[in-house]
Amino acid sequence: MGRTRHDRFDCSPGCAVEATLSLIDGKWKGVVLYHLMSGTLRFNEIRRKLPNVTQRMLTNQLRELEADGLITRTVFAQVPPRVDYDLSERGRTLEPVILALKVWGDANMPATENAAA
Amino acid sequence: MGRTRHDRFDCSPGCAVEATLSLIDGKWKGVVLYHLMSGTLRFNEIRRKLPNVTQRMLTNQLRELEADGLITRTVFAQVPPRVDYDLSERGRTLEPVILALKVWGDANMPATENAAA
DNA sequence: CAGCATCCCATTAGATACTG
DNA sequence: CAGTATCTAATGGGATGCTG
Repeated sequence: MGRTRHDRFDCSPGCAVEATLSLIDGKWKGVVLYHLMSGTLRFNEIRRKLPNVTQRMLTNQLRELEADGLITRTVFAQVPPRVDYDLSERGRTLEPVILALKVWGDANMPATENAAA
Repeated sequence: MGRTRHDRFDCSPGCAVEATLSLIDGKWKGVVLYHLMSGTLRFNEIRRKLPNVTQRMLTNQLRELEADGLITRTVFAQVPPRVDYDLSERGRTLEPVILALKVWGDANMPATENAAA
């Protein structure tokens, strides 16, 4: 499966911006990373936090995040199966970035949440 | 034209993350914003900085950024035409976010740029 | 529970040609 | 110079059904 979008980094110094974006775009990666910042989550726990994601998409996004080394996937040989997802070390270094995105969104998105009262 | 991706914000608090991402993803928006942080640019100046973008895509991305209130578009009634693009005030508030993306990319993307020496 | 496989539609993005 | 228009290829993403 392709690296979502942003495949070609043919921009001069702004390159790094797109390079980072390429890891966290993809419709659900950002939120997944955000939720994992709070700790380990199992597949269906993540799913429950993202009401409109399909298993297929979630699986894809998780696999890509894993392939990019941002999360770890731990499979327990049990029945029923259990799979834990965590931020990897590399993923943890992204925390400031994710937070920056969240802070800005909270502060500057009028539609996201009524900041009234 | 559709809001690139990330249309449905149906995640609990992580919403804001996706909301912000929705404004800066779109394959070129991040870099465009980044380059505009250095000052006013005309259409072809931006194009030159993004060797692989097509006019169509660039126009789209610029229009979306404008619609989202992140950049301003100033048309000069001249022949030949001249159009200036600048970050808007709202766009300027995104600077820390864009910088966070760039800083992380520079530091953590092995392929992006050899950080040697 | 945590997936994988398949089918199919919608959107994105590239190429190319034309215009005020 | 700074676009617009059209046509098409590629990808993304939803729905559904099956499995260890």
